[in-house]
Amino acid sequence: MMAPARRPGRTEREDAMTKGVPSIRDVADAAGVSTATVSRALSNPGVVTETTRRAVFDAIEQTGYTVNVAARNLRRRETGGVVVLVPNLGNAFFSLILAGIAEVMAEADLNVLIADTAPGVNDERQILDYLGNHRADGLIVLDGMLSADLLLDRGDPRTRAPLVFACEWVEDLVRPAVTIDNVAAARLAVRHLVDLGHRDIGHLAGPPGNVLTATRRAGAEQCLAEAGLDLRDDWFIDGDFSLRSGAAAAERWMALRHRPTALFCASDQMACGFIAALHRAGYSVPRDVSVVGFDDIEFAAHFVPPLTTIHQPRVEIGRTAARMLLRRMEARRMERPDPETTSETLPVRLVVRDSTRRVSV
Amino acid sequence: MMAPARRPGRTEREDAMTKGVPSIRDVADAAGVSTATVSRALSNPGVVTETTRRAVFDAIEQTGYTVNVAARNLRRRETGGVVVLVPNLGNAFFSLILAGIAEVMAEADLNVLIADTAPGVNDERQILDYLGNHRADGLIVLDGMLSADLLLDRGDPRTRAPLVFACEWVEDLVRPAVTIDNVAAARLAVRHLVDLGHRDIGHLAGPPGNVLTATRRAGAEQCLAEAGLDLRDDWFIDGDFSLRSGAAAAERWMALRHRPTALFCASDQMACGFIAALHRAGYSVPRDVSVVGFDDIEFAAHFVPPLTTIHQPRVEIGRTAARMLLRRMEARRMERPDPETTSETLPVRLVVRDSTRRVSV
DNA sequence: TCTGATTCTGTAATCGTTTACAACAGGACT
DNA sequence: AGTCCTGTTGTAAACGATTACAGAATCAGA
Repeated sequence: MMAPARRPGRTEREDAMTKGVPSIRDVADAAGVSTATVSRALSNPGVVTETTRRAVFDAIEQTGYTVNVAARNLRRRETGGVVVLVPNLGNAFFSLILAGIAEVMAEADLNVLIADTAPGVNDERQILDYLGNHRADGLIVLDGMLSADLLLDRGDPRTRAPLVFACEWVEDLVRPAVTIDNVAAARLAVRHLVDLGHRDIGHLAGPPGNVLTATRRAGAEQCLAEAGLDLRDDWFIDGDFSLRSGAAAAERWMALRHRPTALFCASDQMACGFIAALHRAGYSVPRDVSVVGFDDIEFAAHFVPPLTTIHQPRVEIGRTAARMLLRRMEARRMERPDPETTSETLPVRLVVRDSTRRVSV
Repeated sequence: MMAPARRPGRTEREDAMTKGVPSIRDVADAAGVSTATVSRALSNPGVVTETTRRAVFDAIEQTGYTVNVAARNLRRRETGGVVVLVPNLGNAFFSLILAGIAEVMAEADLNVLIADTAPGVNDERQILDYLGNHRADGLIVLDGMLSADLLLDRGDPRTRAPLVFACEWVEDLVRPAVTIDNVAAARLAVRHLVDLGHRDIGHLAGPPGNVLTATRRAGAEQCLAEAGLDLRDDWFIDGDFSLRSGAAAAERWMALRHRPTALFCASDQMACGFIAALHRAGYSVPRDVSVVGFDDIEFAAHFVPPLTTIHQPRVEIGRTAARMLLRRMEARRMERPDPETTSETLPVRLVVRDSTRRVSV
């Protein structure tokens, strides 16, 4: 061992060091081994001798070598990254989910690419580009409004990057998802209002067509029906999860002749927007109307009044989705059948704060 | 032209099509040209004949070819992406800045990698890995708390990826930055309070050591001094930009024997946390104390009461930083000297809402 | 017809890894 | 001594694009 083995092209390693980034070749020369051995010492340390390994790591230290990911990815036929499709980066709800994903992916040494699917910021071409499996080894989709066609029509099924949904999902597409039980969660929220004696309960829903909108509304209606309560059409208001749409809903509420005494909102942002707009018009929550939110974003605990809401474990949703995707990617690498088409449902809980109160008789 | 020029390895193009992703080779075969021509048709359409170009694009359409970015990046010696270092993904303030960056970068066909520098999610090794110029062609840093050493000690200056700061910056490091004039902005806020007749004005600051904390505090102190007002030490409270630290500040305020009648907060989140905590204790804003925030996040307009604050053009900050980085990257590619070490300052404005009021005499 | 310029295209080297395969050394066993 | 492992290393061929260079084709002008 320790044969000099000079690189044919360059005569001096010093020379190699002065220009450009050091490559595996430079490390090999410095350690007196072949590039293959360096590669092995890095990716599979068990197979090289203790002494060799030490020599290689010393050489790496000395040269300041870092692996060229483009070359590695090319050779390994993978990209070393996953992309996350987010409906709207501007929505604070997603930040902690992304944090959870980023945390797990960083452990696995995978890049996380975040793409906003909001119209305008990425057009369909861009999204398709991400889906073509040159950009990513896997995909986490947080946007249930993407068309199933878009998600399906991409390359050969065998070469297609695995996909998992989180939070939202696309109905027509059978793919594993990490979600909460939205129906049960909505029932929890409405049940709370019923228990407080409310009989006139409205619902501020998400955007039409969204799965969360549908499931949460269904849960609310079920619970209402069980309590033998009316489902008044004019008490169901369409929103879009945003603060602004909550404010718009307040206008609707105020215009009502017969107003519900309680409102279940499909997102905290809408609940806050609703409360703030009401407040500006001189109404007060929970005095004039009780409000339940959904998500338990940070602001919920720090609103005026603090918001009663459904807590979603956002970081954990992100982590779980990431781990699930990792398993599917691993299976594909090993050419094993997909380990799971089964989804995972995370528990939610009702957090009672001050935006709801017993109905005054 | 139109010579068959079969690929030596495979005999039938059909064969190539059935397995794996189509490569530039498959396109070349389908179009009856060489791979070089396909590459040229793609990256420099001007130099190939109209007919050839059409043949190539037809073949691309037909084969469903998409360029393998790993191969391209390896050959071009670039990565096709930029990374953004965010202090805390969980903080909603950054979402719109990221959206602005993503928008501009998408136009330039560059990936945006987002890395959270919060302790725990990415350790120093990870961050260094991003900085080594194998992961990214450029860097946008939103975190002013990173040590200058960390940012400096990476590889050869000539091969180092260009960096621009946005919002925050590191004092010791001479790098272009996209910022607002924090001193002037703070003066604007305090001036507003002074104009309303307040003479007892406190400041809820950011985390110690942060540049924003320092500059905003300096602006506040300047304005106070000009108005001939006391700068009481116990009216300056340390925070960390979060809702929680705003709530903590409320405890401090309530414990004060002599309380300021107005508080200038270095972030909207702290302002909201402060107001909410006060409200829970039976105090009311602006009745008991006027509050000015900073940032104008979405919630500011939808809080109870709507928050008087300093508006930051967040999307525009992101866009500007992205464009600036693009220029520096371009210059480096062309081996031109860096076009700018000069920073850019974006305008802010005071948005008066309902959390401040004229002091009652 | 010949020369030279111009335009287009093909050949082949190259980017920096990984990994199948072969080679080799050393030890255990017959 | 010969055979067969086992463990470690080197050789060289990929991976899929880009691009310097050279060659072919076309045309103008003499």
